[in-house]
Amino acid sequence: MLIRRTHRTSSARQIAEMTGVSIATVSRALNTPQRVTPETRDRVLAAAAQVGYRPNPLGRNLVVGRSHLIGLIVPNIGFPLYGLMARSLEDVLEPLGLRALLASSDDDEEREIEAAHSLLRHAVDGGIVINSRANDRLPCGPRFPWVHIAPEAVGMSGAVELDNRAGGRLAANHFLETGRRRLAHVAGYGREGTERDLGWREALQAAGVEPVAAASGDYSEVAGRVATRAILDRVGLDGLDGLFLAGDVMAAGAMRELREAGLRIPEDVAVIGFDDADFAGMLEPPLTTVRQPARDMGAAAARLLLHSYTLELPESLARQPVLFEPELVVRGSTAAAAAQS
Amino acid sequence: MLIRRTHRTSSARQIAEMTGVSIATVSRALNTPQRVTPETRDRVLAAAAQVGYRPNPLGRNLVVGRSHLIGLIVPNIGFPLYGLMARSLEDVLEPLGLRALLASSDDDEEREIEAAHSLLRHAVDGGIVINSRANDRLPCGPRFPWVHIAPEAVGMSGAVELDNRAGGRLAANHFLETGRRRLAHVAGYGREGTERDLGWREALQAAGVEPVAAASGDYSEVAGRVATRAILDRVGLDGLDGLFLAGDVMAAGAMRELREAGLRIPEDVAVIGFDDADFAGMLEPPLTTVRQPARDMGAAAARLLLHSYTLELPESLARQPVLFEPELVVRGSTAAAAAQS
DNA sequence: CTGAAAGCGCTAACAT
DNA sequence: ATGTTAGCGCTTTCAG
Repeated sequence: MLIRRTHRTSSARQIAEMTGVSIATVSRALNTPQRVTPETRDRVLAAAAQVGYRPNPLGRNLVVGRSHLIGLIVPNIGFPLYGLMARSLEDVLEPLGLRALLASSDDDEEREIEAAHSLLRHAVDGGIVINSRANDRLPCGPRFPWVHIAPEAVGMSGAVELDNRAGGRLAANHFLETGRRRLAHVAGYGREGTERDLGWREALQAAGVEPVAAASGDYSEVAGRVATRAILDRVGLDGLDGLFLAGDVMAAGAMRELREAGLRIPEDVAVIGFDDADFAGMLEPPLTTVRQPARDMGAAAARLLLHSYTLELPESLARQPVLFEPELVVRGSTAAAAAQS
Repeated sequence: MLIRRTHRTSSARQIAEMTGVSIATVSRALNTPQRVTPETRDRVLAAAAQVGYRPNPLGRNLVVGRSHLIGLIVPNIGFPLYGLMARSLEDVLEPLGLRALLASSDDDEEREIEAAHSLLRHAVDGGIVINSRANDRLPCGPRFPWVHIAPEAVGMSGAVELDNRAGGRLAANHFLETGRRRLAHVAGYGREGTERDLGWREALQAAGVEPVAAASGDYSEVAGRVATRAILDRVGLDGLDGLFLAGDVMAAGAMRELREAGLRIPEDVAVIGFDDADFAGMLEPPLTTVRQPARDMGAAAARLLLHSYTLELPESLARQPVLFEPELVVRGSTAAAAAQS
């Protein structure tokens, strides 16, 4: 079934024979050129270049005990936010000769653990998990570091997180500062969702403002529509002047629903989303949103991994999660004037 | 600098000692259970389970000569379209125990070739390249299959492509059928761009309609705006009633520009995009677009690779590219009535 | 059915 | 500076 190698691919032995040196010298000429006579080194390198020889990493990995592979478990690489994180991870891993091995979890604990096993079987040297459901229940080999981005569990070591609570406060305060008082929130699931909701309530309470309604959804466009519809039914067309949604996609759905109900954005109802997805600025009006610094978080996770990978990680250093601060990006959906893309 | 393994990780030897059988029998018990006495097999498996033993793939790979790794070169995994393709690839590779090793090319030939070398150094068993600029100039080891998705070169074997020309015709014909006659196109770069443009012109010419203007852009939102502005300047506010853009992102920019010029969509100007990106249905009005079946194309590429990977590929079979047909998704930007998401 | 032995391609300690 | 030797962890003949 599987194809078998028919002819020997160029090996160190082959080029050893070509140049009349030992197989060890070939290895040295390539890895530690300074420990080899310039003359023979050149001969070896020339021969290597001639037949296009590249050391078989399988052999090398076996002896040095590392694969230079980093596992990357993502809910779904097709989601832009995760794609962004993956890209920035890659950018910090690549210069060190490390490559990411991809796996998807679909936000499912079983699949996530499966994926982890599969990666371990490929002998990855470390791993990064985005939105882990399994948290510290992930299988781990000896001295095998996992780094998390936004894990479900709180206070994990070796984790990079967004301060979702601060994000919720950001949204609430922006409404308050722009004179909105009839406010509602459509929350999302998971810890992120809960924390965003918490921050939102917290800031409103501090200002002595009671939200007029609350709902929740699964971050999808229809969920945004349905929740918005439900809120409007409850409070009436005049009962709402500020709507905060835990994700940009839900916000897009909400904007459509509001418009179909005959409400103007932002004149009648201002809308705030979360994430700052690529399309947020393309919506009409452009969506004000709480920005999640996806690239920075990805890069930070990769660096954290490198730390525990190359050095002995000072346990103290990653005892608590690295926290990123969200940022409010103000666009047309909350301020008719400011329409910065 | 690099951490050294301090203690032996559980090896086949270890569990051989535990069970008192030879190391070869351990291997057999795991790989070919039927060739081992049920009794000893159970003993071995029990011991293996107890210490959580997993054969080190590095050792195995070395002897069987395959890594079960598939290289994946993508312009940028952060772009939704490529993320989608990557995901569907993954879905067909995973059941066969294959994993994708990620690399980014940024649409640059140099980087692409670099990436290919890097993947080769990791001993991938095959590779998939999206939007290859290097085409058949990619470095290839002995019996190392590359499969392309939308390569820049025409007529490559082992390639999966979209019929971009048909896509251009689809857009043109939709305008013609809905009674639009003052038409313009903002083309994109690369072969896709050229072909879409070709199909567009071809269909218009067949109908005896002369486009009122033409422009081009780099698929970005601002490019869409700038090109649209230029077209309007040329033909005037009354000179245009149908605008086709070679990408959805450019279309989003165009819609904003049209609106700011005081034109209504679709009443004054109908707009068609290309790709059917996730946000196309969220725009206001929802964007009519030429859909590119990203998932199907990804899956097809993976299957093509498996073909040349497991069997000897019948050369005839992949001598010419596999062609996918685009599909017109009609939404509100061309038809006020039909507002299907 | 099982064990002994060879070897995958490479690196690293030890000699010279 | 170079060759020799050993061995990474595993699979796979080849005997028994």
